[in-house]
Parts: sequence; structure tokens; C-alpha cells
Amino acid sequence: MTRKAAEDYGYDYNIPLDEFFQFAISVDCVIYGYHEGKVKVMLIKRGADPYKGKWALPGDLVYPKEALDEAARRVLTELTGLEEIYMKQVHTFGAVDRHTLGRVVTLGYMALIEMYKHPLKADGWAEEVGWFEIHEIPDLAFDHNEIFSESLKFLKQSLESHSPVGFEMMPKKFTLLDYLELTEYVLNKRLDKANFRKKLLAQDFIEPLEEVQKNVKHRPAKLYKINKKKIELET
Amino acid sequence: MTRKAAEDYGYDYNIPLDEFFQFAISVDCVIYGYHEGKVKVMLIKRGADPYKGKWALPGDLVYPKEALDEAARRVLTELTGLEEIYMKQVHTFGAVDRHTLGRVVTLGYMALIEMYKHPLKADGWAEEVGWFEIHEIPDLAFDHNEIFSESLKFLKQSLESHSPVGFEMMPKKFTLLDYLELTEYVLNKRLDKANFRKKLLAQDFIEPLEEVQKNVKHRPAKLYKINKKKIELET
DNA sequence: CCAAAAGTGTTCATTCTACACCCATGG
DNA sequence: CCATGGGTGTAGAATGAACACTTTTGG
Repeated sequence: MTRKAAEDYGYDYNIPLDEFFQFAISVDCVIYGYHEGKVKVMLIKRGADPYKGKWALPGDLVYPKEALDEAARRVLTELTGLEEIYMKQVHTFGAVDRHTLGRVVTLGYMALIEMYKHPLKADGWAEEVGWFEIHEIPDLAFDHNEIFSESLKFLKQSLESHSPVGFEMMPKKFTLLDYLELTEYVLNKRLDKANFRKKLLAQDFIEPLEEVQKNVKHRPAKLYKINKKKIELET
Repeated sequence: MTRKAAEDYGYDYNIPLDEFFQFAISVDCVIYGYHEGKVKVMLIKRGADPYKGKWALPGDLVYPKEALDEAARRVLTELTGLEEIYMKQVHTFGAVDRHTLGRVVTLGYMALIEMYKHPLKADGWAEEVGWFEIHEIPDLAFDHNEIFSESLKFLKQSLESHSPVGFEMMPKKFTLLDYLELTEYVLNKRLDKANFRKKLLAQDFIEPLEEVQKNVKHRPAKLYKINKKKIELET
């Protein structure tokens, strides 16, 4: 692309247009899962410099012919083996010196998975994969702590307003008190059981099943499911 | 950057790393202003192809050594002559074919200005600058209608929850009913005057002045101002 | 006096919060 | 029977919605 061509397109710069086409784009995913009362985030340990040995968010560069959401979905699927993951773009970070390889602008995504489902596997550039409780995230590579914080802020807001995202971390059939536990853990505060139940059951996307818990040594809890069709109508 | 060097950094791709550094980044700003009861958005008319003659959001390519917010602020300042503009990154768009010049990923920003302050000026690549009522936005160039919609969604949410952003479009001293009018226009519905007052005055960042309106042929309204310090404490 | 917009008070309905209580199961 | 968690009811406070009313100015 010559400068003349660029001008025909409506640009008029003092530096050649090519200079602008030097960026790389990456996606970094904050993958949340719920396991035994705790919400955790999947991190990978970097196997090479920069930040060798540091934990980082899983991510990758976006291919030149790849859509942004597509790239995020690729990372998620490769890492977890799951399709159909809830995923949302949260914020874009692009400090000039955030990456040592060159100018890399990264899109932070938040993803929620049913943790028990996914077969953990280390990737090519990761030595190790681990799950960390969201309240005990270590120092991460690059600006990943900031990306994590933004995503957590969003997750908290969603749970506080009872918008139907937390369910993406639960199994298809779940009890209301499991979900209460998840919410309490993320928000880091106790909630009233009775009021929480009422609030949830008032939402019409949550539907009771005829089934109950098995093998518990107390009164078995009723199981519920999410009706995704009703969710889509709301938005 | 050679492939070997890239591998040292922890990347291992089948295509050379350079291939990834082909993107350009741009920022597109949805600039809102309030004038005579109506909220409007600033658009520029494109002077060249593609989309010659179409209205578009003001924006620009990000320079290789420039931070993202910095680029957005540059666009805003160049266009309006104002410093200190409220500005917020909203969403990033990057469909593969969204731009004819090459792969350009764009960050949508929302900005709010005190409209009466700014001296309108057409830019190099714009034939014309115009303000359009937010409920009558024409077909825009690129994916700019989508960027606009995202920003409007955010603005509506902010106003509904009475978070202190709409004030950025008002003069330093304003009446509560002016602000009511602004809110009604954006949300496109009538609100109860009395309840709106109570709600607003309950927020502690809004403070009454000793001053009142002048030259009106009815009971003059009290003027209020925003205490920015209190806003920062909240967030 | 009147017109016009500013500003207040009251009522009723809805939602939130706290907390006490009952229920079903395994052992 | 008890322990354990599941599940319900209710009273009082806080908030929201609707609407009638009073106040202050210019003319």
C-alpha cells in the first residue's frame, strides 16, 4: 500500500501508511470455573522468556485472517477441549511497552466453564496448567493482573444484579444453595439464604426439575436447570 | 524479529512471526453533546473512498508509539479543541473485512462534552462536521452504526442507574430540570419530576449553589454543581 | 390578577432485609 | 431420637411510582 493509494482512501499522513500496520493483536482469556465451593481461574506457567516461570493468562496471537471472537474461542477450545463456552470481551489493553516482542495490543476476554468437564492439558508454550482461587491470584506476566481484575469486576457486577452468567460454571442440574455458595465466594460476603432463593426463583429463566439430590445424609435439595431460551429473550 | 528469536520468547508457530505484525489499530469516538433539550452525536462526512460522502464517527489510526487512550484523546482534542474530556473505552471491533485498506482493528470510545464550548472544525479528511440527534443517526461508514449502538447502550445504562456521567454534557452550573430533560431524551421516556429530583439530591456528589437562573419569566430554578472529588471516592 | 415553571408532600405498592421457624433425610 | 442442611413465612424498613399540591417569578 503506497502513500498515494492511502490518500485515495482518504488518509493523509506525514508518515507512510505501512508504519501503521505493525501491530499484533492477541487475546487473553480469564477462564473461571467452580469446584467444591470455590471459584478458580486457569493459569498457565510460561515456559520461556519473557516472564519465564511466571504464571499467565492463557492467550494467543490473532491470525491475520481471523476474527477476534474466533481467536478467543480457538484458545478456549484448544485448552479445554470444550465447545459452547460462555465468553465475553471485557477490555482492551495496549500500553506501548506491554510486550517485549513488539507492539502487541491484547483483548481481555472472560470465559466461564463447567470445570469438572474439562480435561486439563498443557499447551505448547506452557510448562504447566493450574487453577488458582480468585482471591489468591499470584503475580502474573505482562499486564495480566490488570486484565484479571477487570474481568472479576465484571463477574461481580453480573452476580450482584443476578444476571444469568454464574450458571455457566454450574452443572446442568444444580441446587440453589450450590449457586448461593458460588455467589458468596465471588462477592466475598455472606448472603441471606431465604432472600437469595426468592430472588432467584423470581427470575423466569430458572426452572425446577422433578429430581432431587441423591446420597446426602440430610433432606435432599431440589434440582434446577436454566432455560436458555428465556435468557435470550431478555437481552 | 526472526522465528528463532520468537521461539526464544516462547512462541512456536508454523508461520513466521512477522505475519502477525500486520494489523493496524484505530480508535473511533462517539462524541455526545447536549443542546437545547436534545442529545446529539458528532459525525464527520468522509471526503474520500471508501464510503465517500457517508457520515462516519471521528477516529484515527493509532501511532506505533502511542497508547490507546492517548490516541482517543488526541482525536478528541484535535476535533473539539477541548482538554479534559470524559472518555471511556466501550468495545473493540475487528471483523476481518471491516476495512478495505487492510486489517484494521478499532476501539470504540464514548466521549461526553459540553457542546456549547467547542468550536466546530472540519478536519483534513472530513468534508463536513455535523451533529445528529441520537435517535436519528443515518447509515454510517464501516461498522460505525454498531459502535454507536454499543456506546448508546452504555450511556443509557449509566443514566438509568444515576451514575454520574450525564453531567459531563452539562455546563458547570445547571438546573435539575435541565438534567431531567437530558435524561428523558436519551432514555426516550418521560420521568416523574418529583421522583427524579429526590433521587438526584440523594446522591452526595451533587451540590446546590446559592445562585439561581436569571432572565426567565417564571420562578427561577436553583443551580447545582457536581463535586468531582466525591465521585472519585465512589469508584 | 394569570401563566409558567419550580419545588414539596403524601399515599400506596413493591422490594429488601433480617430472622424465626418448620421439614425431610440418614444414622 | 438427633444432626444436618433444605426450605418457608412474616414483620418492618426502605425504596419506587403516582399524583396533588404549593411557591415564586414576569407580565
